[in-house]
Amino acid sequence: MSKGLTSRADDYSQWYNELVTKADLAEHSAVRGCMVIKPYGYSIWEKMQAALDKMFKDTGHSNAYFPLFIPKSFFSKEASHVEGFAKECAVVTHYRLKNDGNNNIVVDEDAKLEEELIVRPTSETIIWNTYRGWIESYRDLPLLINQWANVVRWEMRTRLFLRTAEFLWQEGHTAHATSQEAVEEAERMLEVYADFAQNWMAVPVVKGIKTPNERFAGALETYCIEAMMQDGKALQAGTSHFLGQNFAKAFDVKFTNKEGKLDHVWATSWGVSTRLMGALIMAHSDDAGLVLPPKLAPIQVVIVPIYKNAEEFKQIGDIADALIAELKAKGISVKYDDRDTQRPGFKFAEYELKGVPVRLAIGGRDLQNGTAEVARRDTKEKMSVSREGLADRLENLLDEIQQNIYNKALQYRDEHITAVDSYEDFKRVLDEKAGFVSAHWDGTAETEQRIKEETKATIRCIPLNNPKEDGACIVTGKPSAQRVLFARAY
RNA sequence: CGGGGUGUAGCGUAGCCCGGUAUCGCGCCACAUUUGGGAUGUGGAGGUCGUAGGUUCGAAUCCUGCCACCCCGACCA
Repeated sequence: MSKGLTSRADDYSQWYNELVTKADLAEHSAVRGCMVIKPYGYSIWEKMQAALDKMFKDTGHSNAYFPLFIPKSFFSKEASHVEGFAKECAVVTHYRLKNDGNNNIVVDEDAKLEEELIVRPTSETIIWNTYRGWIESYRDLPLLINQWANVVRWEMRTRLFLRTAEFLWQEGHTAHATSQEAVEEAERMLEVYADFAQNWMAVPVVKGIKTPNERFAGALETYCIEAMMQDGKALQAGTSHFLGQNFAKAFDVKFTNKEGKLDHVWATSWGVSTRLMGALIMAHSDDAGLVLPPKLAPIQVVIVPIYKNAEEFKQIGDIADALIAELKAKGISVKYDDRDTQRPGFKFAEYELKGVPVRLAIGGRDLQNGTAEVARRDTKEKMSVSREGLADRLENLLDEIQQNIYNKALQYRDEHITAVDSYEDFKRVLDEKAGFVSAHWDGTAETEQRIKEETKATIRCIPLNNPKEDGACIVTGKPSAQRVLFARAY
């Protein structure tokens, strides 16, 4: 491990790249645009999965698994859907390789697939094609399914976690008897995502709906949660879609309602991906490394012994063992780093880089005084604490850290929502301050497009429960009934 | 996919213009001394110079293709 990290102020994007690799979260693979998620990074993802999965189950959903491959013909059944994804699909055309005689392995042209297969960029089509066979009556509804899977979107420009050609995610796909029920489902899952972001990731989010321009390909309404990173750029952290009857019609999924009439079902889909890892990293971390919220930290407490001889080492080990037992009983994950190959200072730096929320150092002085040194990652504060009741204090401290990093992120976010009333101010705020810019917009795609081309800012969302306020569009001066949130985004 | 840049030991690099088998730092291994914020000394190991061709007596160096990464655009979660 090399010393130091590029500072956020010097080069934010280099800071991010170095942090991801140096903290052992992920690295580039031999395959273009695809990353290897390393054990430490994956264990954070697993904690996210576990929390989300429980939330999905608690809201009545079940997991299932659908194929990686989608027949090309399925894909073209929903017009706007295919248009949205066509440009980034990986396609399987053959099913066999052969030796060309010169010891080169080549594609066997005789093994051409009759129908080409698309590697799923999302699974609506294969799932709705399947649902046709599962749904006959209103009694089969609602159908509430989630799948954890990998998907492929052939991106030209990739960044670890934020945008990779292959990524991991979950996609929920539900079917309902009425439009209203489907809308409620989409809104419910948006709440689940917001709850997860705020209470687990400690990342405050704005809940909103997307403009037609930014909507998911094939959706009637796209709900989203938008987070803000420390460089003032927005990051879409999760989406939930009301799909209307588009996919039901495309795949002919009908049910008999209570009145005995045949109708197409109403659909939703919703997803979050390993992109959340990027959000987590960029929302809290500092120039010394990762800062992880305790609820998602693979290691919540690390204990570093400081000793001068075998006798001290033994005594510290005994204290650590007792403490570990107490902490584990409270469900706190703890690691005792008794490596003799690294000095304490090195370990301190290493665990800071990896974002371990609480570090405990126990040395000779602590043996004398019955204390331990507690250092918290979020504020870098160190304090000498009596070992009496230490486990309880650490339990509280973890909660406090979780709350503190949320508050910090919330404060930053709130300080970076700026209301402007002229296009001039709009551009100035984007360039000088960044963050969300709250402004009036005439509601047209043309104006939205023009702003995007001229400033690189997009409408992140129209916040839910947005206060109505009469005003004039900052570009065209046309009347507007509410402000919307703009930002440059990841 | 367009423009620009980079690729030399695990990591960061010098050498490339002007061709002669590779420099330095960190890390790694061994031993010793160390241990309350990234230890020190001594000794040692580690290289198809991204990759495939070409030019040449000889290529890290010159030429061509390909691959990957970084930055900027278009696209996107």
